[in-house]
Amino acid sequence: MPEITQEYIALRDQYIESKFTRLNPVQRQAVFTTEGPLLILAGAGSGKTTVLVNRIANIIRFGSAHGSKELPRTVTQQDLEDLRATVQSGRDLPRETAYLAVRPARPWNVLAITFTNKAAGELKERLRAMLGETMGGDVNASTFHSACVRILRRDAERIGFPKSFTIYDSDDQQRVLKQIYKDKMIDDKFLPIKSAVSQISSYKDKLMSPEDVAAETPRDTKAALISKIYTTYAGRLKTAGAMDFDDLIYHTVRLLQTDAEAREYYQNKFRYVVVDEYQDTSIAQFHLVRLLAGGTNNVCVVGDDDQSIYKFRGATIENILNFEQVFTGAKTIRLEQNYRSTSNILNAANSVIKNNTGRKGKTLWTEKGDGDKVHHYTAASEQDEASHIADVIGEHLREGAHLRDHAVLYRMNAQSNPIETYFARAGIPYRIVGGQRFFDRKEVKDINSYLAVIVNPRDDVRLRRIINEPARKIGASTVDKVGELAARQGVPMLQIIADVRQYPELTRAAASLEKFYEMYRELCDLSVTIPLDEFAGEVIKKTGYEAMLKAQKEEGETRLENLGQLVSSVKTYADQNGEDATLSGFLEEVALISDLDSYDQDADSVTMMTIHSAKGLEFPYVFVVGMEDGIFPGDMARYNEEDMEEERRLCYVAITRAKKELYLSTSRSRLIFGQTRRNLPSCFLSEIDPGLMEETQSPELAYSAGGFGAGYGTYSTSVPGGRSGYSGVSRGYLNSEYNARPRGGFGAGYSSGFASGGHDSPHYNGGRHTVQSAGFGAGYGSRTNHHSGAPAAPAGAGTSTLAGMQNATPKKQAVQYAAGDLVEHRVFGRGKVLKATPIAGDCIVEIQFDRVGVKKTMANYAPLKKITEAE
DNA sequence: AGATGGTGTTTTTTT
DNA sequence: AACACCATCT
Repeated sequence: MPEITQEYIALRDQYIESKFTRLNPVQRQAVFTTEGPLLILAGAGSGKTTVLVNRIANIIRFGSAHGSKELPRTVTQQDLEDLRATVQSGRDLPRETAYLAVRPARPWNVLAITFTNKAAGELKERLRAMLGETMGGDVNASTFHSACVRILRRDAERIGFPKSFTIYDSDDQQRVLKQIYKDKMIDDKFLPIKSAVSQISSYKDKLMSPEDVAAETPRDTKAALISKIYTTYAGRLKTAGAMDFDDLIYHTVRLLQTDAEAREYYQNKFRYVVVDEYQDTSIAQFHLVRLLAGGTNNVCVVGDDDQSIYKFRGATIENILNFEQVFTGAKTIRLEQNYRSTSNILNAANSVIKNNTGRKGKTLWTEKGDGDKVHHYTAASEQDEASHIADVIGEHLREGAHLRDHAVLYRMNAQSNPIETYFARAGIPYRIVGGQRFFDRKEVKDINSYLAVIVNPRDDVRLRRIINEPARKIGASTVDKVGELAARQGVPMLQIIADVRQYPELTRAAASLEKFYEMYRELCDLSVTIPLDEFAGEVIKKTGYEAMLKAQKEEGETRLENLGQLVSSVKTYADQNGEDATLSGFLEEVALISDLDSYDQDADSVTMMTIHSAKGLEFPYVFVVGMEDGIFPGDMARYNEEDMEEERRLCYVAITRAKKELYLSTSRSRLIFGQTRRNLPSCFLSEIDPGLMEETQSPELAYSAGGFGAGYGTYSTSVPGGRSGYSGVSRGYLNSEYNARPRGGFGAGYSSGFASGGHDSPHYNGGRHTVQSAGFGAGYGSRTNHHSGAPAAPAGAGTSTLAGMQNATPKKQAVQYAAGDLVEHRVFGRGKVLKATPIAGDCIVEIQFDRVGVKKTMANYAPLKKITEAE
């Protein structure tokens, strides 16, 4: 090789490297490994997305140039000098691609697959930021499902589906199965629909067709029945021209397996395939990846076996564990430097996860300092647990932190209630992530079903859903008759309805059916003549849905608001897609999108969510509540080692969300599923090196001496003596009557009123405001009454941050507030009362706080104290 | 067709 | 405890 070429190549590497200087050496190695199978084991907080984005950018800008001896053209002395000058100046070389790239990919040659729309969106956004609007925007970054939809929209006809197939969500799926159960007179107690659903799903995951299943000798009568159901189910979806979520993957894999032409098309198109969160992939998804990447074998998967927490929905951790065996010649790169957490937090996570067998093994490290120890608090009750969190948040606010820096994580949604209740009473703004999604709400799904039937007249499932919603005198028996006739003739139900007069058995309902059909036709006409969003509005009106909701009271109002939001989301869709906007396009987007308004990060409130939903997120201060055996790890996992390992991974995920401080808490007693339980501290706590933890406990527990505290191993057997002042309680905290007593008068006995009043609200309106107003109206009066007979609680022994201040204790004689009073709130600090409105024996106080602005709280329930009277 | 009462259930979630 | 679902009644 001529000397000039050698020097040019060396300079080229230097030039390329200079474009990725912000990465650490391991990350850079991942970026420059472009060819062949690559497994990137990315620990929590190790800059995974950054690596992904940079790697794709490298592939598009330079191809496989880095570390290669190949050149795109013969090098001249002038080229060498140009490059040398550019490297020295630190600028970009003009016509970079022609001069030094080696087989760079065009943006559309890259396929990046994620699990959620959010992740896909983030990836796209960062690619755009890095590569520019056009280049970045042209990279295929999508979810497994939407990637499959795109493939199927092009090629579905090759497997006997219309290109315009409908997507059924789990609700539609259930409806189909319910219908099948009814038709075949299957007892859902013998075989719950849920098990049929999961069995069918698992067949599809294993890529077994109904015929494949039928060909096997059934294990028992149940298996034989499931096989029949599966066959019928698949047949019905095909007739309806519909696919469920699993079908999207299943049919795509089948297509690629059986149709060489289609397979080659996509294999040529996608020269580079990247898969995010690979530890969460299922068997079918694995096959999809392997087929798509089968042309070049340039497949890069990124994941963390320690964060595999979705086994219950089909994820198989073996995909990532066996990657190197399945993709021969695979390279593995471990990203172990953590940029997120302090070393105490990280070591706590490491010490927990090392108890798992079945893992690749990886030890995260950080350059950050030790930071605080991991805090572990033992609470007396779930209310006490909530109040402790509020205390700590208050401290942080005083130190200048924001509410949005805090997250409360729990194992299951049922745990959020007591914390919500406490926060709402104390006036702490919070927001719940997860729960019911916008597009899952009944009214939204109903209107979408109208739209779906207009797009696809064969969609009987959606037709059944809306034919008598609102009520228009088409009862269940009529619908069944229509269904039977349709089945007998092998035509869609709508066809029967169009020709009602031909069927004597339908004479009784003929008038209503005709009216319905007329309305349907009218809507079909409208759908092609007026703008989409306007049309959606018309559907709501002309179907009588609006009138129905207006006839209801408050509930109808909320629902109408939701429909208003639906119309505006149609508008957003129409605006974004311009000429290309179609009704079916909108429905598809809806079918594959989770929550429309991904929560805005700027809102200053505490975030509450399950640990599962927290994966991928980070917060300076994290509270993990319910660290108890039976809760976390849950009961279901206790006797199964594999499930225990998954719970442990979940614990690892929880711990690694924290950047600055981590607060774990355990409650000695907890009301859950209608029963007060006393759980042992979570076994995961004892897996954390005690040197990394700092133990505190509720002042309420201070009396129950002996055996508690640090050594939880012993507490199950130790029985403390009676507590002074409570004669007759000989078994201490094991006595449930004693323990059920609400601390500070706050809890068990009367939390229900509030909860029932406010429960739905956070989901519906996304914030505490509704919670509060709902609470005021519905719950308060009765709660106060409940309480009036309860004994006053003993004063806390005083680890409370503001000594002497009540723990949100209802006072028997309500303290009167008036505008101008100076008050002190345990969480928000000092403030001045702006307004006081008496209500149901209590008082809504509006306070201007020095630090956190204006808040409303209930005087008798908030941790509030009057300092000075107004003059 | 709508109200009512009784029953059963209740990890985690995306698409 | 809370809610969804179903069957039965009015």
